[in-house]
Amino acid sequence: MTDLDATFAALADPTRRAILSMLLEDDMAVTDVAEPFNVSLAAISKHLIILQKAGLISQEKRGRVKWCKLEPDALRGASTWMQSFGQFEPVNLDAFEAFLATQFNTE
Amino acid sequence: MTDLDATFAALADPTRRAILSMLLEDDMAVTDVAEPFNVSLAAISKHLIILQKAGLISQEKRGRVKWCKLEPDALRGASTWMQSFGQFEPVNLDAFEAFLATQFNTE
DNA sequence: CCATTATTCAACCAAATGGTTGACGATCAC
DNA sequence: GTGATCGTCAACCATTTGGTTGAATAATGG
Repeated sequence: MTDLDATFAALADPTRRAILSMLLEDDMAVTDVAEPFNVSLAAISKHLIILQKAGLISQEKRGRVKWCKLEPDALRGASTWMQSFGQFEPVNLDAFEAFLATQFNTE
Repeated sequence: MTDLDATFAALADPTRRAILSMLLEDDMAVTDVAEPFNVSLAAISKHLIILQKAGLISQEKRGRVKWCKLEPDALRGASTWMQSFGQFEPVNLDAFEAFLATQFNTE
């Protein structure tokens, strides 16, 4: 599996995209990541491992708590690939605040 | 399946990404799309249907030939989503020429 | 030490994915 | 009309995916 395979596959799942959105706000423990979702902790643990293998997050264990941190740079390769097709403009973070709200619940 | 699900899932397969790269150069018939790949025509036909459902290509039948056309605008939603995380700059098409070559064969 | 909390592992399951082959409906060229 | 070509469909297969539950490991608090 290439980097792009792993990145796009990781992004193809709505639960994983929601997790990334959550981590945009702050680093989180696995249990806290799982809290808003309607699935088992083990399922979320698997999602996090997939995100980590794709490089989209990093996980650091401190004590018994494993902290998850967004690694946005992992999106660079995929972003470059996509930009090449459409020549889209970049988005500023202000506009993203509103977008996040929509994204999180309705998507 | 949401739009973003379909888009990212479609992009997660290297064969489908290669197909999109090919269509960047010109519209193509299904048989011609399939030619460089080492899989059956039926397999490519399925890939094309997935790409079409994701809106990434359109297909128009003229006579017995079905022409496939890239629809880069379908990437806009996904691109916006990704940009939000990394604030990447856009890429210019010149740089992309070299990139395409790498992408196509070594990926 | 003991109970609790945090996380993963293992085994399992149903559904989706990417591939195959062979038959089939169109369309074209003669 | 006949035969070749274009593309999809149907049935099948192996593998992957996203989920479950229950046990296991590890760190913390009292």
